[in-house]
Amino acid sequence: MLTNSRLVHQAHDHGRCINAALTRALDLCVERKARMTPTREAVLRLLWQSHQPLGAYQLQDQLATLLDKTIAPPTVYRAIEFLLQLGLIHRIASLNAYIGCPFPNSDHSNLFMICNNCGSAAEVAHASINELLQTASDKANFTLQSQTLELFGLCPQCASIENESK
Amino acid sequence: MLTNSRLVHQAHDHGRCINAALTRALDLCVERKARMTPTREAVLRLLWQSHQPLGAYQLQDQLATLLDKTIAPPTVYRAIEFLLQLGLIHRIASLNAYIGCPFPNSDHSNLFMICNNCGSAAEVAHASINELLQTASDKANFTLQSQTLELFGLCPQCASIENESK
DNA sequence: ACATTAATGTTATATTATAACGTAACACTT
DNA sequence: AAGTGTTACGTTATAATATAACATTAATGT
Repeated sequence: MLTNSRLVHQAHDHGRCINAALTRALDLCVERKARMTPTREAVLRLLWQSHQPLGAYQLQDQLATLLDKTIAPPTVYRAIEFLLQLGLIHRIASLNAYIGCPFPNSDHSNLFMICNNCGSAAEVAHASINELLQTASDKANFTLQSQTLELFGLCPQCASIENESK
Repeated sequence: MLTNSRLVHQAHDHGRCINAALTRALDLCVERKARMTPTREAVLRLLWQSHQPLGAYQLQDQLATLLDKTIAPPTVYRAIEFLLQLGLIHRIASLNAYIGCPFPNSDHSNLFMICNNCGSAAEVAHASINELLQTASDKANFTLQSQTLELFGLCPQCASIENESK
């Protein structure tokens, strides 16, 4: 099982996350002959600033501040589109929000565990879940092509806080 | 495994689906002391007209035609909200669309298999998938509360058509 | 340098969803 | 039946998310 759930839910050297993500992104760009432009890089950085998914218009605001100029929605959505295509970020459908992908190279199905309290989202790639979903699809004669798997609940930190307060 | 996938993907007496859904809905309303008003009933019917999820504004159009008066968005969303709360319909997050629930009484996790070609959506309640998701959550110390599970691909009919044309 | 492609800027608008406030219908008590 | 509280609906406006269309600029290859 591949996951960043421990990392997400704990204090950690966050600069490293961002730098690692950026390095991976640059490598991927070279590989795919794609361009990592300032806007795209800024969006990627923002999506790694926290382990919480950000909406397009939150990104717009932050981007405008960061680059110190007005940014129109299409600019944001173009960067998002680009990063999605490279697999560097994911879209979380139930939140209309976007988040950096911790393991962009691996072929994986993105299952998210999203905290209802603090908003953090950890990604998990769980082989047996995927196998089971494949099996279930096969049984139904359904040709599986892609999937949206989003679990909502409480992250370890928020759960323990809730318990304390009882 | 509880599913309506065979039904969804085959020709069948559709009037029955609707009537059955309506009967269940009325029972549930009595049980919960909720009111099944004309608007709510119309929305429920529309969501059972096909096994394809409908967006709120598609519902608005069809509702306006059906009731022969102009319908404003809040009216639609209120009916949707009501039906969602009773568990009579589901929201499909990746499509921003709504669909009738085939087994509203059972306590289940709504996994959908959605056809990328014809748009049909079958619901599946699969105990072992739920168990596995619960186990995965436990391992991550994540307190699971709800889930969005949406599989995309080709339904049996559309898949076989694709194969023929090769 | 030039042509080509890729990326961005800009304006407008589509799509999905909700806030806020007023009115009407219903249901319960007396 | 009149009064009262609650629930549902009507109406207007607007918020939030996303994209279309077209002009401009920048980068890349020859």
